[in-house]
Amino acid sequence: MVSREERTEPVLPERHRSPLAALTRAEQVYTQLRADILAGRLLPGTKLRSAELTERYDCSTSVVREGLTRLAEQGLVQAEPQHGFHVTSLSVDDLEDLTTARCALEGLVLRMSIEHGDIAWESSVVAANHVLERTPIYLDGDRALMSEEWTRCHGRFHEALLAACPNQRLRTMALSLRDAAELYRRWSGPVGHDEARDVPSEHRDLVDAALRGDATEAVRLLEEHLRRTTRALGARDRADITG
Amino acid sequence: MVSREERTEPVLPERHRSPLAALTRAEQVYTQLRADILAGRLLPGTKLRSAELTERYDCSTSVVREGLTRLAEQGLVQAEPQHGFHVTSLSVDDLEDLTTARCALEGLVLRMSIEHGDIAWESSVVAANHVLERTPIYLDGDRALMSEEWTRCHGRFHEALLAACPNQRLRTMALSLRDAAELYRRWSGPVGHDEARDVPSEHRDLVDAALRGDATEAVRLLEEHLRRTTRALGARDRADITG
DNA sequence: TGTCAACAAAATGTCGATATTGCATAGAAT
DNA sequence: ATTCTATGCAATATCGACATTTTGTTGACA
Repeated sequence: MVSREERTEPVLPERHRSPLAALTRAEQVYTQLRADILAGRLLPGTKLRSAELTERYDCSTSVVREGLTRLAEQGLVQAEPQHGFHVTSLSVDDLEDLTTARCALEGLVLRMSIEHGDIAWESSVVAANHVLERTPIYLDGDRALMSEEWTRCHGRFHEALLAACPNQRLRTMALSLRDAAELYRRWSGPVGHDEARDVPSEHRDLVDAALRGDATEAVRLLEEHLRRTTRALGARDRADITG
Repeated sequence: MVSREERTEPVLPERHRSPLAALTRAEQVYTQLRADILAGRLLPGTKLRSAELTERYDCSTSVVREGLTRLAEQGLVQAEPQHGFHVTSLSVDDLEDLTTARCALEGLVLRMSIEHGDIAWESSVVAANHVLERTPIYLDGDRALMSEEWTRCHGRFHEALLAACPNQRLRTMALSLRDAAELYRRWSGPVGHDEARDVPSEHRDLVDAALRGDATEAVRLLEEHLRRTTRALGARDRADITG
């Protein structure tokens, strides 16, 4: 059999390697798969044949299946027994459901975060927003392609806002909803662009309200922020936008 | 190789069998495993060795692993790479976290359910409560053993309350938190019993408020209902109660 | 006595082969 | 022509073997 080392970097001697570095192949493939879906490299609705994926990720069917199973549990992919897996499709109805859920849950978590946030949290929010403001949204002048980098910074900014919520579970759930929405944002960016919108200023107002400790206002702003993205896409096309 | 039919009932000819009945082995084992954990047949903290489980469920390591992976994603079991799986342990801190999350989320979902519920929903709530009231809580006079049947009815009652919430995602998340709490309820029932408590009357008040359309009061009652169970266990033992 | 290394045993993770199922095409029967 | 059945193909599900890692034990050495 082919040694596993052949597909990874040469491995350090046993005792020099941190236990955390010993990533399982299943873990790696799961992470990659998730990233590929979230980044739009695997489009919504795509059938995920295990044979193709074993080749793509250079591993056996078992580890592919494990990754798919985990993602299915999260709702990022759909699993139908005896029919395999496919990337969860997008629909306007689902987007509206998702947005409602996010407004409710993320709003709640934001409120808790503001109420419990200390100085360190405040500064990390300011820092995250600063980085975000200095990162260009679009790769080109035509505003056709959103930059990966901006997407990442945007995610980190919102994550920072929620970070002070002391409740692990609620925070995790809110973040998982953000991930689900990431798929939609990838579509709404280039196509359903709202010209009248000034996203950086939305973020700034949000930061201001948060630092002021005005949770109610911050939550209001967050909900508006979330709903605008939804409207931008929803107005454009009422039909299914399954990929 | 051993034919798969040997371990299940003889299978009907193809066309007489509903497609839904064609349960995958992985599905069966996952369901069983989940039930065994939720019912306390696999105690919190228990190490889940694949070799033992393959024997217990009469299947290969793959399907056991798939089930464990799914449960890990739900938080019912813990997965540590290279160290296998174990049933998630219980702790008072975690219970408090969980209760807070449930009060917030389940309260929210209940509110939405009440606001959107129609006659059919109302009647199903009344029905579920009726069944619950006629089901004895304890198997014996000593109140040492809670009946499986009551647990099931209790779950169905609360599920019925939430059923009219139009938001699929929020409802699902609320229910998954209920499942997580089920483990704790199994312990708090026999041991941390609150003598001053009249659970059926708590339920009745909840139903009354819900049918009256008084969402705010219903949510208040629900939160109190949830917190009482927490207190019953938390007061009894501040240390870890890992099984 | 305590530490460390080598070794043995047990458990986890990964693999590729095989069994099983679903689907499409084609042929037979009514 | 339509329906039913048979057959082959493609994809999924399951298995058990094997590789890898962790853990426990023993014995040398300070």
